[in-house]
Amino acid sequence: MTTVRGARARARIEITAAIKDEARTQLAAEGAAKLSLRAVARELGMVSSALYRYFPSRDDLLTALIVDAYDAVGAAAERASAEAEAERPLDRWTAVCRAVRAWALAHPHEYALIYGSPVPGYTAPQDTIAPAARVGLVLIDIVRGAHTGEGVALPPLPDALSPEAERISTDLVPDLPPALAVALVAAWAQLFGLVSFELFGQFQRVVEDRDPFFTAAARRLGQDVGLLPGG
Amino acid sequence: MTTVRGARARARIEITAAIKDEARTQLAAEGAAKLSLRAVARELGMVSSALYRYFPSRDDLLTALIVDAYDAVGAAAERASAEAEAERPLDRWTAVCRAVRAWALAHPHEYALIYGSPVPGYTAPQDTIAPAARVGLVLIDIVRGAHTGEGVALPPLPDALSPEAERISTDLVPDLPPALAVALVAAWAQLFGLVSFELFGQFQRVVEDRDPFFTAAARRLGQDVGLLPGG
DNA sequence: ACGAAACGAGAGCACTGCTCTTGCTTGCGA
DNA sequence: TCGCAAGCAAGAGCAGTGCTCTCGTTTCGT
Repeated sequence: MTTVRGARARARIEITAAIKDEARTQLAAEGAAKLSLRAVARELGMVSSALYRYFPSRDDLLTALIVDAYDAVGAAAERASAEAEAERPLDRWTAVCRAVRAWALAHPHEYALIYGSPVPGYTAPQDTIAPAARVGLVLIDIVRGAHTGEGVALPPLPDALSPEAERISTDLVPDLPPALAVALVAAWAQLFGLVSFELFGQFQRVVEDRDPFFTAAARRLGQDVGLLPGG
Repeated sequence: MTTVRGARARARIEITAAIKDEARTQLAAEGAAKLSLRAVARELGMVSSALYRYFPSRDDLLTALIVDAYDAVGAAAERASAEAEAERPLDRWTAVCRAVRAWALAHPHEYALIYGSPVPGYTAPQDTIAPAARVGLVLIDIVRGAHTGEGVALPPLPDALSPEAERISTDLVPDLPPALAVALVAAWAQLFGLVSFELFGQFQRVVEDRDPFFTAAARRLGQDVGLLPGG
């Protein structure tokens, strides 16, 4: 049997989920800094030491939440992409960007957990790298689907960038020209720059009506990666 | 006398500076999360309660460090802009972007403090808003200095964005066209998206040779705000 | 020269993450 | 079917945290 072994195993995954749920609740309420293992345990009616049977440390709990958060934004992006499948590539790109922003606004603390300052001197655990790539893959897919041979005139690559551009291209999108690969990675980072600035308060007293602003900026980003307004 | 009143006042500003210095050291070593008032006090040979004569709380100490950090990046950007004053606007823009990135790489924890996740539900103290604007002002200056009437063809503004574009323009750069103002704000946010992604590890296994990549992206950003490669 | 304000030291409170020990319960293998 | 190892919760405890309050001392303006 590959199914659950018994009552004990089932209980374990249920409790693990309950811990993550309660932790997520506290995260949403107070932020990552104030997430307290003892408070989680208290709320769940257990004693703090019992919690260490499920997560070896507070950081491991946080890592689990990080993975879940990456999966959540990734899923939101994938859903948006699927729903806009019939639309023109540039509209689809914009829809995905808007979905990412919407998820971020709905889950600010979880967003901060993954795109804010990571614990410094800390290298991302292996578990996080695959989920972290999901949004990027969605964007890649849209651009790849739209790339019809030699559509757009991309700015020429400076010589110093050529080797790196080749590397990025072969690693990520071997079927697209290197200049596009570079533009894509840059647009990906810039998208989260827009979201982060809005979420982290840098737009206070600068941008008031943020939805149209973001939409226009995201659309522009799409044009930067070769998606044409015409379709 | 408007000068220092006496030994006591002089001592106060010296001790305040010493506290900030030591705090900055700990920040650089371990990150904001592990910055401990008690450890700072210990290192300075005083008792923790004495420290509260200078900063009413840990958050106030952090706020002071935030202001200093904003001033530091701002100063770095201004310096770069001044040094590149003779160059073509696009090169000057790129130089400023590179200076921001260089400062961030040199002071990762301080960068994270200001452009990473701010304590959520938290609104920036009044003291931080002026220093926070410095980098943006430098960028504005370069673009304004380069704007010669009707140089570039900016993409048309969607209707939904027009009112907000007017607002941003009159607030920030009344002498430039609204479409340019919007592009400028977006480029500003996108610049920090690039820096943050590099610093926070999102480029791991994606971009290896980051200097030319960043330079090209920053240059592209400059073109997005109407700076021409030709000069 | 006096009194108020500023200051440093110390004790103490409530809280944190984490460890260790002590028993109870579960469930697998003999 | 039974026994024993593993899984588990509970409690006590340690070292550390931010912050408060009190108590003498020093400094400085009047």
